[in-house]
Amino acid sequence: MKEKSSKASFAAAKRRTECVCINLRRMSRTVSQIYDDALAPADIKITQFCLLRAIERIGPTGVGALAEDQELDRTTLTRNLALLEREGFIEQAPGPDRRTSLTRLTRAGTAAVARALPHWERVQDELRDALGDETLKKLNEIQATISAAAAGSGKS
Amino acid sequence: MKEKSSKASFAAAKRRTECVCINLRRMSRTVSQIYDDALAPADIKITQFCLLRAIERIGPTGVGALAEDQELDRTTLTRNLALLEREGFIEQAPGPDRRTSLTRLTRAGTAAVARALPHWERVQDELRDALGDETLKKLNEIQATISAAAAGSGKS
DNA sequence: GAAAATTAGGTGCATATACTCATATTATAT
DNA sequence: ATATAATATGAGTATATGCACCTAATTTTC
Repeated sequence: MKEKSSKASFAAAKRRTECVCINLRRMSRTVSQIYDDALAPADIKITQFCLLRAIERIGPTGVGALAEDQELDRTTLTRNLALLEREGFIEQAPGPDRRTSLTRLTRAGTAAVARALPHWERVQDELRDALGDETLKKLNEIQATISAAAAGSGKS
Repeated sequence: MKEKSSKASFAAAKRRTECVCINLRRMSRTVSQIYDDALAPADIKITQFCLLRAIERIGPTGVGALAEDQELDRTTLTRNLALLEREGFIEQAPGPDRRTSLTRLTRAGTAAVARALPHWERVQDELRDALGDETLKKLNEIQATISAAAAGSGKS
């Protein structure tokens, strides 16, 4: 159990801690596939499911506000919404402003969420079993910290 | 400090634990932008930097083996490599097999990694400061668990 | 040794993501 | 009232990602 040197141990520990970013990207990819597989019977992707749920939660909303809520680039959201509209899951209503139109769920959209929900709950529970409840909470905390840090430094 | 009921508390806790997948995707997006911003002076993206480093680490390799190492879809990797080749950072050498050609770094690729490395180390340290060393280790553990779980269930 | 199975890889298509630039609308300052 | 600033959004372009399908080369079977 002897160590070569404390310097070497430190270097080894640092090496084991790989790039945080690629680590997160890898987890994101892997877990996205797990969720997409689980939602496949409901014929919807996890990204779209969560986007529909967000719109359902916050009610009719403009693109900018929704993008801020999701911490997603506004122009990315525009294209994601276009797909959901093509599927008939959302529709545009006139907003308080001629610049803005409000996005809201259609009946088909509400139905799609309801249809996919049991599948989502199942895979979410499976992941909870695999990782542990504390780990899931920890992930939420880390996410909040990262968002706060990014919001603090980035925007003007 | 009274609770309405243990049932309600449980539901509230469950609600606070949002979709793990979207949580990870959000972190992945946010952190990727932090790293991309940090690497911008070196004119390279974090995805490409880490891919170059992986090739540097494991030496000349075929697409399939590299994809497995990165836990990245093989066809995704093909296109990511095409961009790096276009930039002159990697090149193809004949493999042991007429089906396979080995990818390796060029001098320009090695130089690009060296040029970006200090920027990467800086942002990595900043994130370590913001999140704490224990959290970074925890993230690595979670990543390993997720990969193991996905490998265990998915592949045949 | 030839047919069949396996292995290695690429292409077409689709979604997800973000940056830059352009446009239209509203609010503000004078 | 008008020029200007601020706001809200979309379109063009580019990278990242994965699935279904296809081709070529090698290995295995008989």
